[in-house]
Amino acid sequence: MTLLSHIVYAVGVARWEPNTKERLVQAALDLFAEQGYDATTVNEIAERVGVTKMTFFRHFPDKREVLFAAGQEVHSQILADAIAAAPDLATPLQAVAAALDALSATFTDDRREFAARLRVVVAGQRELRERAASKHNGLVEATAEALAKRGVPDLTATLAAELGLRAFDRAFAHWADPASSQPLTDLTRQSFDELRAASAALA
Amino acid sequence: MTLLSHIVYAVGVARWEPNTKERLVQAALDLFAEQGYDATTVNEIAERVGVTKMTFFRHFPDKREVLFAAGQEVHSQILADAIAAAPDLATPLQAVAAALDALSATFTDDRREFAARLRVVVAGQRELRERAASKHNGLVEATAEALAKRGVPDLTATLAAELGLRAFDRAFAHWADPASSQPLTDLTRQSFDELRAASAALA
DNA sequence: GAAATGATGTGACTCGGTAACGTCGACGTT
DNA sequence: AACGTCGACGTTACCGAGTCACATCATTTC
Repeated sequence: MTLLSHIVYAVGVARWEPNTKERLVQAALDLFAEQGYDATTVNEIAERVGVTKMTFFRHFPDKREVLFAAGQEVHSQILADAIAAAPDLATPLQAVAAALDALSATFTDDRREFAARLRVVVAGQRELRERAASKHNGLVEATAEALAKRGVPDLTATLAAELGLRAFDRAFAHWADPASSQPLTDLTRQSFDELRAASAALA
Repeated sequence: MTLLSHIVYAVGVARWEPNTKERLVQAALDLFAEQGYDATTVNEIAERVGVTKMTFFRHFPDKREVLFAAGQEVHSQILADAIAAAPDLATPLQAVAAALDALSATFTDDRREFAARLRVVVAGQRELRERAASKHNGLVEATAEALAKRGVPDLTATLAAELGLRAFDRAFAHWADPASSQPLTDLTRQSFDELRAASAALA
């Protein structure tokens, strides 16, 4: 980076504003909350950011992905890594508990408002709910795969992963609710314990 | 129906061929299998049936629904009814077992080839897989709701329903495979037993 | 300083999906 | 037998999502 470019950048005469992707996410969430998902066009989102439709689709494969692109792979990786890092003696459920801890810890309290708004928007739209469910399945699969690599039988791995992620989803819903103020890690542990108890009572 | 209309119908001078909806489903599945889901347009499907795009969308809310419209509500109802009809003494898992029996029994062997083709097409397309997962969730919810009406706690109901429908999905996959020739009811019972064992071993 | 790079814009296009309105045969009523 | 309703479909026109080929221009690299 040359001295000139530093100056130009600092003075704000850069050709485009930086952080386009994040600004698109913010604008999209705002507009979806204001007017609804269907009533908001990709053009509107792009224009609000001072950019065109094409640029939007260069950052996100489709309209709804603007709300999910951030999570999916990152969260999968966190879960898989935590499972792999669990002690050899850990049972499948213990490994899953560790993974849930790791994932929950990434949601610091400054993200709560964003999460809450996102939840409302997603809950109000079939297409977005489907995408959320798809993400859930993706995380279950990633977790189950990581368990399988530890030698856990497939069926067991899938059930343990599903149990864990259902616990996480429930905890996340509580966390995003302005009423409750506990950290997500605590909520997730509670929820996981409840689900394990219910599962044990099934048999 | 008058005598005249009988004659007209028999002679085939009716304004349009009957069974438009089913013929659309058949044409869609054929085309999807031939050229792929993305490569076939709604126009193609409609034209093959001798009808226009508009008519397609009068029968199905969107393109992918042509492969799912048949199932969803019907299957939900079958599951819910069977749960409701289970003896009062039945445990949640026993009620679910009865529901799976009822659902499996509706898939007679003459539907196997259709099911097999459908599975291949769905498996090859993200959009369709998502829709299938959404249907799965819908059936889980319907089953869990029916269990809750019997007084089963929500968490228990959801877990039992999820366990049951995972068993069904696995069994269905085997059933649709030309290699195995057992009736779906048997496969479902086997799969359900396996999953119950794995679930019990989790704790 | 020339060439490569990378982020963006432009314009045109396909296709999914919707809506207003028109057509015509089937059927019931009188 | 004439009439009016209704149901299933067609026609036309339109909007928005998503794609593509091509152009632009500041930054970076050699």
